[in-house]
Amino acid sequence: MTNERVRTAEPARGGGRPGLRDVAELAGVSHQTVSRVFKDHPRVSAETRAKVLAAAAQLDFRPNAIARALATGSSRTIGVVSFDTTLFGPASMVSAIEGSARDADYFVSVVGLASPSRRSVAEAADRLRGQGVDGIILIPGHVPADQVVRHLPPVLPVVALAPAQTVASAVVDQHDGPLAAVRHLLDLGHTTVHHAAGPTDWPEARDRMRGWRDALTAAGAPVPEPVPGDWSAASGYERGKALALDPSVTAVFAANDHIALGLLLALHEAGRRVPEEVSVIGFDDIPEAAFFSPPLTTVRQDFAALGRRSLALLLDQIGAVGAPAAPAGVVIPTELVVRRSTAPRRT
Amino acid sequence: MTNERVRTAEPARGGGRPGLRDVAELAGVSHQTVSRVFKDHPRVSAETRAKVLAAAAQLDFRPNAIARALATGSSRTIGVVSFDTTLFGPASMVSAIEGSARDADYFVSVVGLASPSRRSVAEAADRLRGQGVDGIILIPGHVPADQVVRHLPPVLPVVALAPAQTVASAVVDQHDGPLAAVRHLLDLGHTTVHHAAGPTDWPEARDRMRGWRDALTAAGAPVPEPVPGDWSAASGYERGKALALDPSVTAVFAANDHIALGLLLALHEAGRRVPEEVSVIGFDDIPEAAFFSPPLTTVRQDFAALGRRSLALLLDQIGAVGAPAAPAGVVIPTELVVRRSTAPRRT
DNA sequence: ACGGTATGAGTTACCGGTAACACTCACGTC
DNA sequence: GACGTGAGTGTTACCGGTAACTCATACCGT
Repeated sequence: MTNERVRTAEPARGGGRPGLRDVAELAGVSHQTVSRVFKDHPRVSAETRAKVLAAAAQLDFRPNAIARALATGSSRTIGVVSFDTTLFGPASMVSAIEGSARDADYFVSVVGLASPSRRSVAEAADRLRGQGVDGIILIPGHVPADQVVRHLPPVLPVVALAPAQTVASAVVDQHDGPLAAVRHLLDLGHTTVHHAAGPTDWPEARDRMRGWRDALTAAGAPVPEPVPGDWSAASGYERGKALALDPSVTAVFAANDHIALGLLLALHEAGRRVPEEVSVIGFDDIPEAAFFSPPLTTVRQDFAALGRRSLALLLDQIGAVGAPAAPAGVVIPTELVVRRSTAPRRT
Repeated sequence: MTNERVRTAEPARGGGRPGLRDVAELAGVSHQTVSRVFKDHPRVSAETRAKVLAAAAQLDFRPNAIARALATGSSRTIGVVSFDTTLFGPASMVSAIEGSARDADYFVSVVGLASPSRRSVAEAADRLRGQGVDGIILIPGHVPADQVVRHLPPVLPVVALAPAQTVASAVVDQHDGPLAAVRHLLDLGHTTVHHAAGPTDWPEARDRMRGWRDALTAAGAPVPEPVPGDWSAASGYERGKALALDPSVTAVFAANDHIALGLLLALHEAGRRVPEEVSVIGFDDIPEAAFFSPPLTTVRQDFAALGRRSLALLLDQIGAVGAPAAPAGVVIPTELVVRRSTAPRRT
């Protein structure tokens, strides 16, 4: 072994970053006083505070968040477990969560999912717990949040960005939006509206389908068989090819904008003009939607609001002292954005 | 004051989560031995290890990562400072970083930018430093990474996902891709290629423009004035409207796919067919690009590879003992993806 | 039989903060 | 003048791990 120990016999605490005690020594006070200054404790004289701050500045002292976390039991970090953060929805929510967290002086630790399974979500949450986060926000995709939460200690604050009974949750209204979308098409004179659905193991997909169906039945319109598929543009494209062959199809409600994009391409290739011959409506309002050909009429989900609200909910729980109140549920409304992919039915 | 102190006089350490010492007591060993078991220290007999693990399981003991971080000086957390994580590029990189980090048993703490300014990046990096991260990955947008790094302590491992001299960096080749794109169009018989550029204060935008220009001059083709704008589809749309009016425009290279999307819409609205009359080529290959109308020929950037490589670079630095080696630079190649928005020039 | 060494485990100190409590004054009150 | 009070500060212990060092024992070769 070569002697690689460089740790010289310094006058105590020489090498590393300065600590509370170094500042204290320099300022001629106790380390506790320095601690008080950095906690904004009221009972510190202005004079002392100034001395301490001067010493701290001179040493470029920065309080060690980890030591603080150990002593206080709070890491001021919240964990986010998310489904594919590459997608616009999750990415927007995570981004909004982080932004709000930053404003509240919290950090955000993100853990992605190895697979969209219950096990994977539970594992991710567990890792986060081990890391000492003060709370967790779940963006579980189609994994039922309630089941995941069962494996977590009940004292850990959790918010789900998905429907849930046993934990606080923030969700977008999945019923009124589809309703408005279908009504919009019906109002334009379409006798019915077809539905390119999302994967039926997703609650969102089921809710949107229900909204679509309710609007149709409420208007006494026939309810065509929904066309199943996944959330992708590729799936929308495949379904669009089939839909394009059916001349009776004049209006389609897609379960999200990506499906709508695929639809648009298939319709375009089949020579069926949008919106003149077929109206298409999406869901989400991704930033690109306004520049589809034609610009897509769609139902806007405010992902950012969702993220912000979920964080607020979580911080409430973290701040709450006593018994965990009944799980709060926030529902965010949607907004129909009419652009140019919908038009009156040609008579 | 009502007596809210519920802290009952328990047999020592009653309330909170079990610690090393609780496990030790139950297993009849010293706390250090328990620590050894959880560190996978080799010098623990199989028998003792089993006893400890049994006790730990019984107590549902989980080592406290914060205490460990304080003792070891390493939090096994890396920080990511990123430009708008709502965008596909940054989102993909962060996601890939997190995935790789997870495999290496690291956590990722993401901090977004309040504004895309040098100050903001430096502040974010500073916050992360205060939180005790083991290293930082910078996705600084157009903010020069080198300048940000100057304010950071030289011992902190940093990797920039942007061109940089003074720190390790991982970037996509921004020259060959545009070159290939333009060559592709020239090979199709176009006499020249117009360029809907990105914002010129971005290095990427400048490099892509340079690649475009180089390809043109190398082929002896005339170099039209590049059309400036930002990265958005809206900007692409505006420029597309102008380009559509000029019948001499038969091929356009857009600095990214969003611009191309806007271009496509404007061209479509002006009645100029793509690719029959005008070829359009993008950059990035966002997932939607394959379903644009028509599917977009574009230059693929492998954001995920970028993220993975940057993390590998960072872990190398964290693992490296002695002097910081010369900053490594990784360049990831691009790939031209030919779809249907490009076609031979009509003669 | 004896020193040398590897193995397995324990003891004590320490990481850098915070919390609880003790202490010293200055001040106001009766 | 004794005493209660509150502001400002210091002392000591503790959060839950790890590191360094110590120690007892077993095994080895000679």
